[in-house]
Amino acid sequence: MSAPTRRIAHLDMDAFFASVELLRYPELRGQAVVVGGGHRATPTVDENGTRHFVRLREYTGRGVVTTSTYEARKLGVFSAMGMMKAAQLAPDAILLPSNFDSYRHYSELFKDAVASVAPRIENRGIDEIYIDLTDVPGETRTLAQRIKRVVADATGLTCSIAVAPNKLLAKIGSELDKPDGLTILSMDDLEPRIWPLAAKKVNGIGPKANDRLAALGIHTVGDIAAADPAFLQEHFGLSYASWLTRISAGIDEREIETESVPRSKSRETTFSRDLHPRRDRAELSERFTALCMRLAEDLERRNLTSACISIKVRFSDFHTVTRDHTLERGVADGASIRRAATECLKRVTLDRSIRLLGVKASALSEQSIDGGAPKWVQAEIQFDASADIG
DNA sequence: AATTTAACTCCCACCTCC
DNA sequence: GTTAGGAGGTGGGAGTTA
Repeated sequence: MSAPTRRIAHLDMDAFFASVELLRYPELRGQAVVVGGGHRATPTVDENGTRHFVRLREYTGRGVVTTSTYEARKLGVFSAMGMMKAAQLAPDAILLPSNFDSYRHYSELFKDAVASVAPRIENRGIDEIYIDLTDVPGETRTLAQRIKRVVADATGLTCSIAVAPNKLLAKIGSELDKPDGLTILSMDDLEPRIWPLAAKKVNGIGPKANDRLAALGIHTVGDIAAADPAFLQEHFGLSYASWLTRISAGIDEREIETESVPRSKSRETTFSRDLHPRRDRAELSERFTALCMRLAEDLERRNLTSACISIKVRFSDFHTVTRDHTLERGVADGASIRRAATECLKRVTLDRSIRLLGVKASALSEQSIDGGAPKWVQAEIQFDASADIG
């Protein structure tokens, strides 16, 4: 007997960060609003209690757009776009700083609301989830409507949902009717509704793969389905080619993962101006230490230790290098992290200005109850003179 | 004894996603 | 003067081990 057709939903909150901001600033509803840019985008309140918002044209810096309202998207402003470029397209758009604590709060609210209808949920970041509706009683459309209702009641926000036989199709489907959408897809919809879509609509085909496909004359999902698997294998290797062929046939057997353990923790920062390894050595060292200390806090808060510390250095030309250092036993304190990260840094030639510095902890383990280094080692933090910027 | 080879791990760049 | 920050994953090359 074959397995019954599953009912997998994908739920995506509509312009999530921007919509949360509109709850706080309802007078901005209907306007082009862009979230991003840090504290300089904070609105001010004058003596009459009137709020004054920052316009995009007033922004200077290296940030990117985190998200934007649909009105701003109409002007061509999308997530991950450089802020300066966005300012050229929509100089009058309102700019707001991102407020992650608030987004996390609303994220919890909407996920709890969904869980009251269907408990088997997979987290995919702050604003989207997969939901397994297979064993939830009720008609598919009714269930989806009920979920949209409880989310709206709990948060005041709209979302878009698709229900399909698998994650692949559910994820594609939730984009088809945004915002406030409800889409139901079956395998019969593959040819008429999925094959005409651009290949890059598939979760897993990013800009690079899309360009390589386009160079071979493959533009849509249907083009992938029509391609000879042997031809795909020649250009993409067996593993990726097989995956492409399967997804183009709408096949995806991945299960809903209701729990996950963190694989890595990292902290990175882009400087407001590029820092030179020699001229700005003191500042670099200070920022480097701060990253290690913040990473240590993250690990300690979750009671994790790390046996592999990595660094990331991005130079002014955007060229990026990483280095790892594997440790004999897990660490979580700032001093040990900094020591390991310094070992990594010694292996990088530092002769150009640096744009970004990052520190990552992987090979994570749960800290034993009494294990780990005692608190006093933190006093040991010192600036190792042997490292270039240490 | 020297050489070949498969399997595994580590390191690193790169890709993708939100 | 594009290009954040945090995460997961893949695959090739180098080195090690059996």
